[in-house]
Amino acid sequence: MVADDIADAAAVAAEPQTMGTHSSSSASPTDANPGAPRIARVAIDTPADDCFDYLAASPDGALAAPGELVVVPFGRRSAVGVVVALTDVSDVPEDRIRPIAARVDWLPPLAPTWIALARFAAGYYQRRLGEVMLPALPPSLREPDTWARLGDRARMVRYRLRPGAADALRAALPARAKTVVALAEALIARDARDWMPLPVARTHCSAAPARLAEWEAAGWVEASRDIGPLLDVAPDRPPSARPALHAEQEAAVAAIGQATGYAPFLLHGVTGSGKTEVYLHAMEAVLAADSAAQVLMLVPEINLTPQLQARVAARFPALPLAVLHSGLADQERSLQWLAAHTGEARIVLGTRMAIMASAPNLRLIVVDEEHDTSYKQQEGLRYSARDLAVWRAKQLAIPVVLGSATPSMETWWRAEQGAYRKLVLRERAQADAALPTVRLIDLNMERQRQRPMYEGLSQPLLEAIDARLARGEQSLLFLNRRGYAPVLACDSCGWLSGCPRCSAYLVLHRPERRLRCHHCGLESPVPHHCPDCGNVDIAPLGRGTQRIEEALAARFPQARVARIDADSTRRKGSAQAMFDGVHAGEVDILVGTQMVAKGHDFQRVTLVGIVHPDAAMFSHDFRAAEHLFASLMQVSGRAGRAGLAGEVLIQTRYPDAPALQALARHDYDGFAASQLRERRQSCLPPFAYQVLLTAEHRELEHSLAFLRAARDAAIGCAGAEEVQLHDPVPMSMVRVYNKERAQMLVEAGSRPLLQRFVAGWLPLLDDVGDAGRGVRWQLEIDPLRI
DNA sequence: AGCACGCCGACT
DNA sequence: GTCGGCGTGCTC
Repeated sequence: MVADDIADAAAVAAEPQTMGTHSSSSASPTDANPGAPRIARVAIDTPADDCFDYLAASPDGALAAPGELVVVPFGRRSAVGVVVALTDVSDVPEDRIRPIAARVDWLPPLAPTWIALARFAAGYYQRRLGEVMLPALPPSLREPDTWARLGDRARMVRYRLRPGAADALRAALPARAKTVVALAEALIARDARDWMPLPVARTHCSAAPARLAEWEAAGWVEASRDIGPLLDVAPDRPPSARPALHAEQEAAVAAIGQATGYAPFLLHGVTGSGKTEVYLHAMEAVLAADSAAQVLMLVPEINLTPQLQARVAARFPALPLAVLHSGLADQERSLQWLAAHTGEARIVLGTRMAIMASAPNLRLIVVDEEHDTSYKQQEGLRYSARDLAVWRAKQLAIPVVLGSATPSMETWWRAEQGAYRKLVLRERAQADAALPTVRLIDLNMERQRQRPMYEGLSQPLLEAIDARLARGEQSLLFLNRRGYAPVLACDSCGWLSGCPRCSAYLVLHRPERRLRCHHCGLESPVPHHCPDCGNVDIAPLGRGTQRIEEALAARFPQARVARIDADSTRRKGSAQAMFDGVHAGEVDILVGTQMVAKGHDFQRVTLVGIVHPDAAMFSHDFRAAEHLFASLMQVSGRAGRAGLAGEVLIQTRYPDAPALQALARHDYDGFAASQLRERRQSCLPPFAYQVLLTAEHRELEHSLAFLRAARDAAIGCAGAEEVQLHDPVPMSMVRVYNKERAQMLVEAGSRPLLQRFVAGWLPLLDDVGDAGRGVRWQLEIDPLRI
């Protein structure tokens, strides 16, 4: 059985989209009809259809071109669209074709390769072309009202002296206006080819805009209104030192550097083995080889961008670096996007959204921590940025580097088969940093030996923290559960703090004195007595990071305890400040969720305590073990980095769990092999391909009924006999926000087969939807959590 | 998806 | 009499 990329699904997936009603999207010159009006095929963000035809002549007199952004009348409103193609023929009756209302005349058109990328994503993830294209554009470009403002910002006005105009300009200067004279002399002093940006002109003379406008009118200076430059560079700053690479890093960099055409790599290296240094060297080679080359680097999370941005900028001070993530203000994000689109940005660094960035000279893609689930968009178009990265690399015939200490099973299996070239970093980059020792604390034994836990913390863990405090080293406690306690319970009647809207408990947040639902956001004050029986003995059950923080502060009063989780870092910039505090040694014990596991190298942390990994043991998700292993491996990597021996202590009632055993042996390969064996036996990804149909309604029965109807509708579909439609079942978290949810899994042994089936099945679901009134449904390709 | 039109129930 | 419920149909 062969694990294929989504790249191998391209032919099948793209077919229905391009060959639908609009079959002549790439009209060849031979069938051009010279007398007919030019027609622009425009993609609009609507599920109604992929493209709509308009007269291409725009009110400004120009003909809209493929890749341009336009405003078109759409029904009774107007909409922004992307011109996908020009043609002379249309299936739509001539009298119904309306003209384009406006176009962005200052924006270079989106490249055909970008349109092809969007077309592939639309076909593969079963969405309309416009539903993929428009959300991929930055906010200020999706909104015609902000086009002008963005254009003004992006096209910085610059001036230069016209050749031979110096004397005329000098003669016209008012002798007493010193600043005006200074401005003129500065212009004259510059080489006639050297443009002076308006902000520079302003430093000479506050009235620069008015003066320059006059001089332009007089013909002494000329103005340029091209886009950019948008990004700051520091060409005089020397690049940061390039650390010497160890042999494995050298080999990896060389392999990537020697690659020609499409070349997918898996860079497999434990935390601290120097993957980032390999990325930077590989990027350097690509950027040096071609003065226009662009590289795209993806990171899983916003929190990781500031650090990495600083590191990349320090290494390439002379190269424009664009950053793309959802934390940027609309206009800023749009400017960064434009810098990538015009080719000005040589390096584009961003989160998953950056995979859809327009970058006309893309020569290398890096996906850091490729296994990270953040690469999968969880709403809207549910794409996998990592998978699209591989497709895009294949499309452009360039290398793509997927890096991870714990590759996803999908990626690992492809590497095992030789579809991806495996590059391995076994040693840690800092010569004195050994792998931490990992010890399992068997909580069953602890109980047998009558060594009581203290607030969920076992004796060995407490002793280990004590030892770190004595030595002035830091400890990191990992618990993937926010809040004080996951539920509040009544001692006498058994009442539990359930969410009225969800099948989940309200989590106690003690510092905020609130109960909160982590699923629907409902908040309520903490009750003083049981709402059912009035008993005042209601107690928090279980432990979250807040409670651990409190317990540690009580147990180690001399220690400085800090907590980093989504709650403690709500304010913008506070996460960075807290991390800085830890780095500066202002913290002795750090408690945190997943947030602390990623990216940050804590040089003085020598103990990592994993408080409660056991929740994952009960998950029905077949990927639970994989994800547990990856996240524990990642936190473990925080221990012992700068010549200090690291220790990882894992508290568990299941010391025999394969993920924990493998972790104790630092044995990713063995763990992956056993996972793949199980997956193969059970016909699960990467040995099968999945699509998940989910439905929600106020009543579960309606959701299930819709799914049953959907299953019945599949019977006549092409390829239905090749796929397996499982029974509709309630989702494990049935109720969220007063909606009861159910799902149906569809599987097949081959991606193209599944694609072909879904392409035929999806259109029928609209009619099924009519039967199940009020049912909201969604089809997810390659679902991550089932 | 929006956004209209259209055709029946409870309000000034 | 009309305000508004959401069923139905369309967008080049």
